[in-house]
Formats: sequence, C-alpha cells, structure tokens
Amino acid sequence: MPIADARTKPRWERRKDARPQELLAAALDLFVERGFAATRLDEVAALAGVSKGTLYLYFENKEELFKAVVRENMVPQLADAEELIARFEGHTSELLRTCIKNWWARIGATKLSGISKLMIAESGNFPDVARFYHEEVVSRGEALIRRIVERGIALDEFRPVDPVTATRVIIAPVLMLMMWRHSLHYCHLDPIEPDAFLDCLIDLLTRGFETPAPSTSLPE
Amino acid sequence: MPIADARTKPRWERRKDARPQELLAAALDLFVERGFAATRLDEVAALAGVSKGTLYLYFENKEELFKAVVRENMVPQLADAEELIARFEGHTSELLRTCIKNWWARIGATKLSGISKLMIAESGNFPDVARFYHEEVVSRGEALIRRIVERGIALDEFRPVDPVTATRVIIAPVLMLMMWRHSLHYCHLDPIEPDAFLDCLIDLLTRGFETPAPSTSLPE
Amino acid sequence: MPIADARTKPRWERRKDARPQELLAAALDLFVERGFAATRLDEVAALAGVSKGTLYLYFENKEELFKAVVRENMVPQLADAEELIARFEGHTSELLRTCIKNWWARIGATKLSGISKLMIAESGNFPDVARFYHEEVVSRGEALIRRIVERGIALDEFRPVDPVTATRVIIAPVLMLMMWRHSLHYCHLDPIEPDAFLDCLIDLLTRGFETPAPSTSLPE
Amino acid sequence: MPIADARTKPRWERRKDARPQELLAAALDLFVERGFAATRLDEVAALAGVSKGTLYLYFENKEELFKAVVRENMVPQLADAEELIARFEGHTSELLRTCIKNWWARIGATKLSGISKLMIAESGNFPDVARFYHEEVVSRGEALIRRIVERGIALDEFRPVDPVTATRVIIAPVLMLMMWRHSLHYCHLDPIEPDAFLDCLIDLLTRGFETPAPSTSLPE
DNA sequence: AATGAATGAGAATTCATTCAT
DNA sequence: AATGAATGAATTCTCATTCAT
Repeated sequence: MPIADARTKPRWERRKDARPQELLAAALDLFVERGFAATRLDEVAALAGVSKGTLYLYFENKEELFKAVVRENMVPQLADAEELIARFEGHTSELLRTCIKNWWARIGATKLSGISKLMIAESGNFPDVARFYHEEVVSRGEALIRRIVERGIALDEFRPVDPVTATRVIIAPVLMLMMWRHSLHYCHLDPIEPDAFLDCLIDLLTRGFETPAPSTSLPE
Repeated sequence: MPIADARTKPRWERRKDARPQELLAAALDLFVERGFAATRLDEVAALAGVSKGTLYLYFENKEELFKAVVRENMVPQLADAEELIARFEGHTSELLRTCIKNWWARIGATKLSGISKLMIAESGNFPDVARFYHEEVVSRGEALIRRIVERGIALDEFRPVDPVTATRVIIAPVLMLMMWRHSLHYCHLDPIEPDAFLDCLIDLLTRGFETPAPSTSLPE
Repeated sequence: MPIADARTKPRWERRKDARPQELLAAALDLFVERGFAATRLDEVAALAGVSKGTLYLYFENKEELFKAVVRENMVPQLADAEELIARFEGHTSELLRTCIKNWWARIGATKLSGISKLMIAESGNFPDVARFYHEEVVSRGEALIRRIVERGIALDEFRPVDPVTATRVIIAPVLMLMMWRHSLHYCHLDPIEPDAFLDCLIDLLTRGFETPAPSTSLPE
Repeated sequence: MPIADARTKPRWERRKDARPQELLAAALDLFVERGFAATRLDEVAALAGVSKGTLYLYFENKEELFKAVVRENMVPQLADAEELIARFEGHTSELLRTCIKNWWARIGATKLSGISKLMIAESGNFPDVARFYHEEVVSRGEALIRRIVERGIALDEFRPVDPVTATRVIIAPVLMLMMWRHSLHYCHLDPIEPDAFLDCLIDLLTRGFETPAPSTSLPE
C-alpha cells in the first residue's frame, strides 16, 4: 500500500479549494478497498498528503466523510444518458449497446465504480445513505434502462418482456463486472476482460430480445 | 465442581457439538450484514446465545472465526452439481436452466448467498481468504458452468462463443441477484422477484445462445 | 498528586459490586480538585485502581460519570435534617445551631462538600445537571432552613424578617466555608478554622435574629 | 499590499491598543462561564471579533491569557477602600455598611465578580496564580475588613470578637453572593435579589456586632 | 465448558499552537 | 498586525482478547 508522501513541500500549504477533492479521492480509494470501518482516517489523511487534523477542517467526522464520498461521486453522469436516450434514432439494440458501452467508459472503468461496491458492502450500516443512493442513483439508473426496453417493445424491435425484470437482468451483469474490478483476488490467471465481457453480454441481449424472425413461417 | 462425563448428560445439555455451528451461523449473519470490521464479537456471541468468552473456546480469534465462516459454508453444493452435469442427458439449454435453478434454490435463496457478498466486500482485507475462496469456489463454479457452455457448443446446441467469457456473463447476473438480497435498501417499492428475474435471465440465455435457425436458408 | 497504585493484586479482580463506588469516589476527588474538563479518565481509573476500560463497564461516558457523582452524593443527608426540624422542641436559635453544626459535620467536613464547589464551577457547562441539582438539593436545602426561620418568627423567637432572604444569608457563609475547603491556596498562614468560623457565625445569627428585648423600654 | 502607517489610519481602525482589552474581556466572560479547560481559544477570539492567530500576538499562550485575565481585573478598587476606612468618621456599623455596599457596587455587581468564581474553580489547577491572587487580593481584602472590625472593637462600637474570624464571616456571604451570580441555574423561580440580600446581611451584622445595651441593668 | 469482569492497544476526535501569506 | 489553514499531541472511547472463577 504505497502511501503517497509526495511532500518535499513546506510543512503545510494553503490550498483550501483543492483539499476537499483530494481528501474525497483518497477516502474513496480506501473506503472502496477496505470498507468503512476498516479505513483509518490517518490513512486517508496520509494518502491525501495532509495530517489527521486537516481532515476535520473539511468533514465533521468519519460518517460525514463517507456520505460526502457517496454524494460527490454519483450524480453527474445520469443526465447525459437521459438525454442520449431521448434523442436517439436507430434500432433499440444499437441504443442499448451505446448505453452500456458509455456506462462502462464513464463509470465502470473509473474509480466511480467503487461506489457501487461500497454501497453493496455498507448499505446495512448506513441505511440513510443507502436510501439516498437508491433514490438518486439506483432508481434513476433503472428508469433509464427501462425506458430503453420499453422503447424497444413499443417499436416492435424487442420481444414483449416485463420491462422491470428485463431491466434488472440487463443491469445486473454490468454491476457485477464493476464489483469484480474491486475484488482484486480475481486477477489471478484468466483475468476478466471488460470489453470481451460486455461484447458478449450485448450480443446475448441483442439476440435474446430480438423479435422472432417473422419470415420463418411465411414461406408456406 | 461436579465431574460429569459428557455422555451422561441429559439431552438438553449436549450442546457441545452444536455450539460451533450456532456461532458460525450467528457470525455469518452479522458478517454479511455489517462486514468484518463492523461486526462485534459481543453481538455474535449474544446472537448465538452464549457469552463472549465462549467464542474463544471454539475460535482462536476474530479472523479465524471469519475464515471458518467462509470455509464452512462453501464447499458441499459443488459436488452435486458436477455430478448432475456429467450425467445429464437432454438439451443443454435445459441443463443450464436446471443448474441455475438449483444454484438459486440451494445457495442463492439461502444464507449461503451471504458469503458471496462477504467475499466481495472483504476480499481486499483478507487476500488469503480471498485466494482460498477463489480456488475452492469461484474456480470450480466457473469450471462447472463453462463445461455446460462447452457441452452446448460441442453438441451444436449453442452458438460458438468464447466459453470463458460466456460463463462469466451467465454467472454475473445470478451473483448480482444474490448480492441484492443482502442490500436491504432495495426492498423499497418494486422488490426484486428472484424467480421472475431468473426466468427472464434463462429465457434470454436460451435465445441468446441458441444456434441460428438453419431453417431460414432452407426455403430455397 | 499521589496516584494510589495500591495493587500488588492479580492483574484484575472480580468485584462488580464495589467498583462503581470506588470509581465514584475517585471521580469525586478529581472532579472537585480539577474540574470536569481537566479531569482525565485515565487518572480516575488509576486512582480507583482499575484500567481505563473498566470505567466504561460502569459508566457510559465522562458526562454520565459526572452526573452519577453528583447524584449519588447528595440526597441522603437531607431527609435526616427534615425530620430533626419537625421533631425539635426548644428555642429556634438552638435548632438553627444544631442544624448548622450537623450540616458541617455530615457534609461540609466531608468529601461531599466538594460537590458544591463542583456545581458552582460547572453549572454553566451542564445546565441539565445544574437544574437537577437545584431541584433535588438546593431547593430542598433552602426549604429546610426557611422552615427554621419561619418557626422562629412564628414563635416570636426571631424578629420578623423576610424568610427567603434570611435563609440565603444563613446558607451563604456555610456554603462559602465549604468552597474554601477546596481552594487549597487559602491554607497559607492563618488557615480558616471551621469551628471557630461556625461558632462566630451562629453567635452572630443568634443575636441578629433575636427579638429586641421588649423590657428595656417598658419600665417607664 | 497597501503599506499604511498606523498613524494615518482613520479613527475606526486604531484598534491596536484596544485589542488586548477586548480579548481580556472576552476571555473573562468565557473563563468565568465555562472554566479554564472548557474555554476554547477559538471562541475567545470570535467573541473579541478577531481570528485565533491574533490572540497569540498579545498573549503567549492560554495560560498566560488566563493569568492576564486575573491580573488585569484585580487590583484597582482596594486602594479606594483603604483610604475610605482611614478617613471615615462615624459609627463603625455605618462604615461596614458603606464598605459592603461599595464592594457590591464596584465589584460584585460587575464582571469582576467573575474572577472570584474563577479563582475558586481553578485554584487547584493554577497554584501560582492562586497564590498571587491570595496575596494581592484576598489578603488585602481581609485586612481591610479586619481593620473595620478592629476599629469597631477599639471604639467600643462592636462587641469584642475575634477579628480574623469575624472578618471571614462578614466576607463569606458577600463572596457567595458573587458566586451565585455566575451560577445561572439559580435563576429559576425566586431569583436572589442582591440588594435585599445585602440589606438583610448588614442588618444582621449590625445587630450581631453591636455592644450589648448596657442600659438593661440600669433601671435601678 | 462457560462466564463475564478486566484489560489495553488502537481509532476517532479535539484544540492549543504555529507560520506562510 | 492580522489571518486562518495546517499540525499533532492529548484525550475520549471501543472492542478484541485474556483469565480467575
């Protein structure tokens, strides 16, 4: 665990504006890796290159830091996706592929994916944060995908399926892929290739949702 | 100090053998709900109906308890599945369906599903347990499913896909469903129905893997 | 500050019943001498001959310990005094003398006098304890003395004075004497002699409250 | 960075000299209300309207601030009283009344009364300040009152009493009245009226010290 | 085997003090 | 002179672990 003591700087440095972000980034890393309880604030501070006390200038206590980590890293991406869906023209399979790929590029492949792991691991300990997360992220995210499924069905590009359930079946493997990224023990032998995984998934979804070729019965 | 041969004890006192199991069960519940660090041994003992000291008669320390929890709850189911696959006759889609359903019935729907969440959450803190878990469970589990996929391809019942990747795409949603069971915040509105989820998933996999209908080219 | 490490005992000793009292006694000493904030729980524990952690088996936190110290040491003495007043027969001056002497013997001269100093010093920091103390001790104590004054007036043994104010004038010097006992810096030269102080006070009160000799002016 | 000669500053900026006084006043308020340890320098600075750092321009550290608070608020009044006593002509009871009333008007009713409470509360933590305070204030104050008592006895206006003890009996209730002013919890119902208290006290002292009417035995 | 009082190392949190600006 | 961000020593509080009974 290399603690970045990148300081040949003066004993301290005045940079009130950058600090919170640096601390949040450090906290995200450690919370994701170790969980809430096992993360020591000393380490967060050290990783951010400040002293323990400094942390308390910006966050009232450990729990507030945790909440801030969740809060700060969540919202922005959803709006873009919502817009994309609204504007998209083309086959719904294509839309689904684009969305999944975007999701991965913008969240799954970044540190933000850690938040998901964090919420799965800690939701039992922080019911209010969990509720908040569910409302602001999970619900909106599900609605997003559900709209795609509904569009597919409406345009007769997808078989008629239960959109709520189908949505979750779509989401689950992507989420799981995000979680795996933070379960390092998997890296041995045969590491998971996100792109291969997603291509396979998308392929599966495309075929699985496509309307049965009507031509088969036509010839007669 | 009454000297008592254990075999002469009345029935209600022969808890000796049951104790470790009760403790492991209690520990599983709490570790899954709260994580390793946030679980207090007081509570584990209380939930098992014994005193804190008693715990140390059976487990050297907290970490050993954790390892025991993982160890005790993993192995047994895999052998059955391995045998099922070896013996199965019929369409591979049917085999896949059976296996997934069994998996859910025997693991996903039980407390054992908590182990998966636990390993995802704590693998960073217990690399050796993670490695052990990976070897004993993950690898064997993946191999199991992979054999099905390979069988499907070999029998020309499945499209030719990369078995390793396809395996993970199959596993991921089931695992995620297991995790969700332990993230209570989901329970609001619209709870996830495991059976509907799995049926939808199996349907998708069946269609997604099925060999392209050769009939389409027949008419000529 | 000799910390009584009177332990040639085993590493610890099981005596659940005595512990709270020992801890309260130690806490009283230190709170009185240093005040709430300046008292360290380590020291309280050390003075009671136990470890820091043991304190928390009996008191939830520092503030609860403080409250317990105040609560435990106050109430019992008042009941006795109330009864004495009710039964007393004789001149009210004599009753007043007896009460003051008793007060000193049972409280002023003991460790309990420290509570008064404590409440004066800390009432600003613990409004709720202050309120509690006021209701349970101050009010009852004032009522006690006031009843004496009223009796004196009723029996024409005391001049008619405002009982409420007179009561406080009686109480104040005794309280102050109690406070001085805990302001060690006074001990230099000329230490205060509680008995001489109280005798002088009682003498003063006796003469000051006595009904003016009516005979002097009558003869003419 | 505008370079400004302090002497060219507009009137409202020449706070330089006032600063220490403002800080001392703020510190007095908080030390009295909360005690030394529970007073945070942040709050002192905030109450004085400056930043924490500024405090250190005027006082080396918290303890020096405390000492300065005590030092600055003690001395001045005693000289006047000493002179008053030297010059006074009239009955000693009158002198005593005047002195007590002055004492209250000039000290008891002002913030200075807080110093007494502070010294009672903190003398254990600051033995040297206590000694200093004792020598400069307590001793001189006692001497002052003692001189009155001695004058009364010498002029045959007071009964012969032990002047040292009598002095303390006089002082104690006034001091206690000062302390009560800073123990807010008393304010409920029935607040103490300083003037009524002092009148009652003075009345008591006057009668209590007066020489027994020699006339009683004269009638013949 | 079981208990639970006692321990003490370790983590969170506070706040007097410093010092670059 | 004034500021206030940064520091870290000191203190409260927690909880895994021990061990006499």
